[in-house]
This record gives sequence, C-alpha cells and structure tokens, in this order.
Amino acid sequence: MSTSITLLKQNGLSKTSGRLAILDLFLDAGQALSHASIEEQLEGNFDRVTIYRTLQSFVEKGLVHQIPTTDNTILYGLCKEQCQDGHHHDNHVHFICIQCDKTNCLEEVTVPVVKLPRGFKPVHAAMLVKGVCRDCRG
Amino acid sequence: MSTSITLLKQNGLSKTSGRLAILDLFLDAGQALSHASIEEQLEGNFDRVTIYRTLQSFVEKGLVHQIPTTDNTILYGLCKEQCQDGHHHDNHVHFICIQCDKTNCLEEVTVPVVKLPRGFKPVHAAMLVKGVCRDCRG
DNA sequence: AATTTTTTTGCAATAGCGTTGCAACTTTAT
DNA sequence: ATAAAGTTGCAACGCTATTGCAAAAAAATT
Repeated sequence: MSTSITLLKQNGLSKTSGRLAILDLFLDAGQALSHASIEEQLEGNFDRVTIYRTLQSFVEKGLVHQIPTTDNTILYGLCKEQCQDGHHHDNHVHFICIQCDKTNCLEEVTVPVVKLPRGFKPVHAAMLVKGVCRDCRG
Repeated sequence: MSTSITLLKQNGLSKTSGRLAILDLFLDAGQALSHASIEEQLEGNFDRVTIYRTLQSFVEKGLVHQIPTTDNTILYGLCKEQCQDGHHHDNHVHFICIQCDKTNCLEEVTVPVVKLPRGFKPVHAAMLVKGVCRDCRG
C-alpha cells in the first residue's frame, strides 16, 4: 500500500483523489509548500477551494503543520520521519533560503527552550532561520 | 520635541501627520500592531493605502520590524528601548498570547543561536512563543 | 518669505487570498 | 446493493494588499 494512503488512514481521513494528490506532492517535494504552489502543480485538476479545505483538514488532523511567514502567506510542512506514526511534531526549526526561496523543515534541529520573563507561560514555540540552504551553497 | 518627531528624523522620514499618528499608536500600545488594528484606531482619519505605505516605509527604514504569523496577517513591532538610537534590533523573542491575542516583543529575551546541519548558512533568526501573557495570568 | 522641487496622500480601480452555502458526487458503513 | 456520511466544485462574497494618477503637503532652494 502506498505511503500516502497509509498516512491518510493513520490520520483518520478518507481516501480521496484530491487528498492523495496533495499528499504525494508533499512527499515528493521534501520541503514546505504554499497553497499557491500546490495549486500550480495540480494544474487545474482540483478546485482552489478543495485545496484550501484539504490543507485545513491536514492541519486539523496533524498531518502537516503551518509555518509562519512575514509575507502574509501560510506555508505547510509535512514532517516525514517523526510523524509517520500518527504523532505530529513541529517543534523543529524551519529554514527559509533567501536565494531559492524554499523552506525546509530541519527535523533534526529542535527549537531551543528560552527562559521567559516572570508571568509569561509558554505553550508552544516556533523558530525560523533565514539564510542560504545546502543546495544553494553548492 | 516629541518622541515620535525625533524617531522620524532619526530614521530619515519626513514629518507628516499620518506618520506621527501611526508612530504614536505604536508608542502608546507597547505591543505589536496589525494594519487592521491601526486602521481601526485611526477611525477613518487616514486612508487604508496611506497606512500600508506608512508601515512599508517604517519597515524599510528599520523603525519597526515585521513579525511572522500563521494567520496570514503581518504584525508590526516597534522596539522601544534598543531602537531609539536609529539602530534597529529584532533579534528578540515574540510572545503571542492565546487568550488576549496580543503580541509582545520580549526585548530582554534574545533569540538563541542554534547549530544547523552542515551546509546551511544562517543569516537571520526569528522566534515565536505562544502561551499566556503576564496580563492574562493575572 | 516665496517659489520650486520632492515627497506624500487620497481616490479609484484592480488583483489576490481565503471562506461560505449549496447541490452534485464520491467514499464509507451497513 | 443501499443508505448514510463526508467531500467536491461552482458561484458568490469579503477581506487584504497593491498600483496609477492627480491633488496636496513637506522640504529644499533662492
């Protein structure tokens, strides 16, 4: 059975062609994707709304996680290794390349714990690093 | 001379009523602001487009910095203390309260340095912490 | 202080992003 | 095979953000 079908089942999502197609894009890409790039890659085979709703359901079920950006778009990341078992982790650092513009989940780099001022109670932390990625350094 | 006039001069921006009004909002707020909340507070005294352009020029000149979010809006933060001298720093942690929804610049908490995998060259790092803020904990 | 130059503002129009309601369709359960 | 539940596409809508241009304001010049 294909990885994408397994992933959908594990996360309690019914198997539809749209979800499989989008999930395969993530598995192939190995990087974070935006709604726009998904829509482009699907070449009109699925409606924009379907893509929005699919991404929404993926986030709700914890299949992918949202990555904050400063350009008012949302990036979606699929964690390959750690999340196969249904448990989702997004406590890793995200790396945004300033040359190729790709965003990678650095799953081996966990977000460090910081000491907050008195009174602030942390629940979740995210970290974004901008720079030049491995591929662009050559 | 008022703080806002000084800040504009220091950052090479001409003194206009719109910029002064928006800058005063930041100085009063002590928290990060979105375009929407600024527009609301200005009560129609300035055009939406003016607000966009003002924020853009503030970012360009380094008066304020953009804070990434996952809800496809951009937040703008003014660093009070460290940035008075014209030097802008945004290497601090941002705290987003999940109860009151306010975002604070924790200027005393610097973003920790993380060790990246071989090949990745960092240029800039940002950190977001979600949780309950001082005011909401009571 | 008056004039010129430069910059900024508001309006109108436009484009893009994201959501909602509803009927048709597909998937899953019985 | 059928019924129930969930998903999809379409159309419409609302919100966010950008651009061009003329009027207005600020800064520089004389």
